[in-house]
Amino acid sequence: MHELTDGSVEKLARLIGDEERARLKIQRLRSLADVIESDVQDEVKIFKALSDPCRLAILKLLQNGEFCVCEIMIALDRPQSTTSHHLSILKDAGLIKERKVGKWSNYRLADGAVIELMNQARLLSMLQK
Amino acid sequence: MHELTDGSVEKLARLIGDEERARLKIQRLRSLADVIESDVQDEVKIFKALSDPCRLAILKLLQNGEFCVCEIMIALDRPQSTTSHHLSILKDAGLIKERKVGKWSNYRLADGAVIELMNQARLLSMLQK
DNA sequence: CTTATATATCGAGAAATGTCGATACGTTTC
DNA sequence: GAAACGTATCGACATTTCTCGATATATAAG
Repeated sequence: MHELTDGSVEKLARLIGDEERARLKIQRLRSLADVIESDVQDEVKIFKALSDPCRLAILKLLQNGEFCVCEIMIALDRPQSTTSHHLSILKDAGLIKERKVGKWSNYRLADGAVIELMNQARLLSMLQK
Repeated sequence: MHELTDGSVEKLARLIGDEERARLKIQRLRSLADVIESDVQDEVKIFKALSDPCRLAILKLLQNGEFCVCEIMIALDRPQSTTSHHLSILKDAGLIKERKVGKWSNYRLADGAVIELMNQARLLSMLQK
């Protein structure tokens, strides 16, 4: 994959002095990484969904209850197609749920954990100041 | 800004029947949105930082302690410049902290809240299945 | 002070994402 | 069944983001 790999092994070996220990250390790091990367994709999807001002605003709006697309597009002041697109991303990430009533599509938060996520982020953004 | 605005007011008015009530409803939605969008930017930055497999892997690695760039790049099997770039984004979002020792830069999680964030996301991704 | 090492920054190309008008789909109403 | 309405999807363009080699900076070592 990456031609960097082999060179790095030697580098670290020199760094540590003992090549055997370097090899072990690299193995340990790699196995840590393997475990980590295996189930990261779903979480990335969730964070990607959260990482847009428009979508975050939608989620915060939905903390106030259930809204249909036409209400959400007014609140955000965005065209219908844009609003619908963002909603589908949020739904796809499992952050919101849809409830169809006639020609209306109503959306609500999928779970309280979504609110918790946003609260944690806000807490972190506070800490920085 | 958006030429959509005025049209929508009239649409909703027709929808509700009473134009006065429509106008009120729109005002309510808009003021909700205003409050919401005001402080969303910092949170977006945090979620953006979290929404990349490489960076999420770094954060998970850092749950095991403090690591320098050369260790992280080995764990992730990515070039140094890529690794460094991701680290600067994470640092910029306030998720990790740097500690320089000689020519080494060591990174660690900035706060326990970062772990909490990831746990919440994992919880949500579980719920979907 | 020259060299080696660790990391940061730059710059360019590739890929992903956001935006929005146009159009398609499904439901209701007449 | 035709027209109106709410919503989803498409397609094209603009912007952002990711990646990585090349280069710059800073510290240490000889």
